[in-house]
Amino acid sequence: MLAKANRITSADDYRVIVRRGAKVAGAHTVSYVRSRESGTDARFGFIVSKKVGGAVRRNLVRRRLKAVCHEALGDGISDVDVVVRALPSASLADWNEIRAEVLGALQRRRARVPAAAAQEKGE
RNA sequence: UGGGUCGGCAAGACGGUCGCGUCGCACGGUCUCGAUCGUGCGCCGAGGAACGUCCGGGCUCCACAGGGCAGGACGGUGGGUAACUCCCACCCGGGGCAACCCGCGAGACAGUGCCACAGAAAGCAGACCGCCCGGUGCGCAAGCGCCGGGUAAGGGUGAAACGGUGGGGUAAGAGCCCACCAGCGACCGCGGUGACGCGGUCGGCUCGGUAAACCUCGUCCGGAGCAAGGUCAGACAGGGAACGAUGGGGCUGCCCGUCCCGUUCCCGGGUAGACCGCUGGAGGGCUGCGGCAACGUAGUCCCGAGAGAGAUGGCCGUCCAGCCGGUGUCGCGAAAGCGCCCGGUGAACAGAACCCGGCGUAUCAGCCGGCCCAUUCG
Repeated sequence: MLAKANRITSADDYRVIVRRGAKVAGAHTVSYVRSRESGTDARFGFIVSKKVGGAVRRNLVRRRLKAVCHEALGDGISDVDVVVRALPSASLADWNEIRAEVLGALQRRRARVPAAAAQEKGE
């Protein structure tokens, strides 16, 4: 699980991250990543629509995503906001699939985030 | 032993690892000095349906929560309850050998409407095939045709056809008359709080169904909802229009009644924070008492979610019950089978958001009990 400091809690933040963040699409999820000021904690948010399933299925998917992000936090990720949107197929995927997909997406962005940050400064 | 029927229980256990939320305590940081943030420890942390949001209440606000109309809901009787469309008991009707189950259970001489198909005819009388009588034509006759009349017993249709059976009666027939039966109405007696049941006497001899068609009768119902509502903090920018008391607005859609009065509407602009409400309640367990029961009551014991992008978890392992498969110079047994052993599986429906009482729906594999029927043995 994620502590309060590592969660995105406002609707405005969600809107900005989804619109302005870099997008990484996978088989079961779509991740949006946006860099923050250096030295800040990474924050995570999740969007699980009713298309994914009933309340129980949605809770399971969200909890798995939280667990993956917690793992990423342990690996030392920081300075980013991440919103993960679950697609309907996420309820059918098993733990390892989701874990590999989300961690992969975070790995790719981490390599490219410095470039994106530089680009933003240049604007 | 098999089949059926009704009800109840439970919604896996243990461990490893990484974590989360409320609250409490300790330590540390910040500051506006009692808040906030961080760390550590401790307690607690989803369901029988938390679900659907279909009923009923509590609670809150709408000034008071008044009367009538309209509208809606309900409908055997008696009881339970805060209340209900719920629950219990009973009655009536229907199904079943039975346990038991089912009924959206008021009213069809207040009125209006409808009754498909078939059938002559579907509601107030009428008569298709028939039956009978009279007249008449043809014919030796039997009989056939036509006209007038009497019938509804017989035929066939239908979910339903103006009672049924037997006898008398008649030209043929008919409750036309009689007996019994069914049904209707009135009265009386007995039992029951009552719905109603049982018995008796008499009457006229017989009347269709549909109210889940309108309708009639009786009972009940004000509206909106925790984003209710309240406290604090904070922000902004005003402008226009209408009516101004024979007016406007609120209280329920309308009327009455009543209350308030610089009120309402439109455009534009600003907030979308914190706290309270927020969980101990029509609460649950056990025992006694009252009651057929639902339930009530007394005593005693126990209460441990309260989030706010939303905690109660992710991953892994071992195992129980059960289920599936296998197999054994294994045990019991005549056999079927049961036990032991090995392998696999080991799970369903589903996630609190103000709180209760119901209803409805979903649910893998199970366990326990009452009753009924059939069969075998004694």
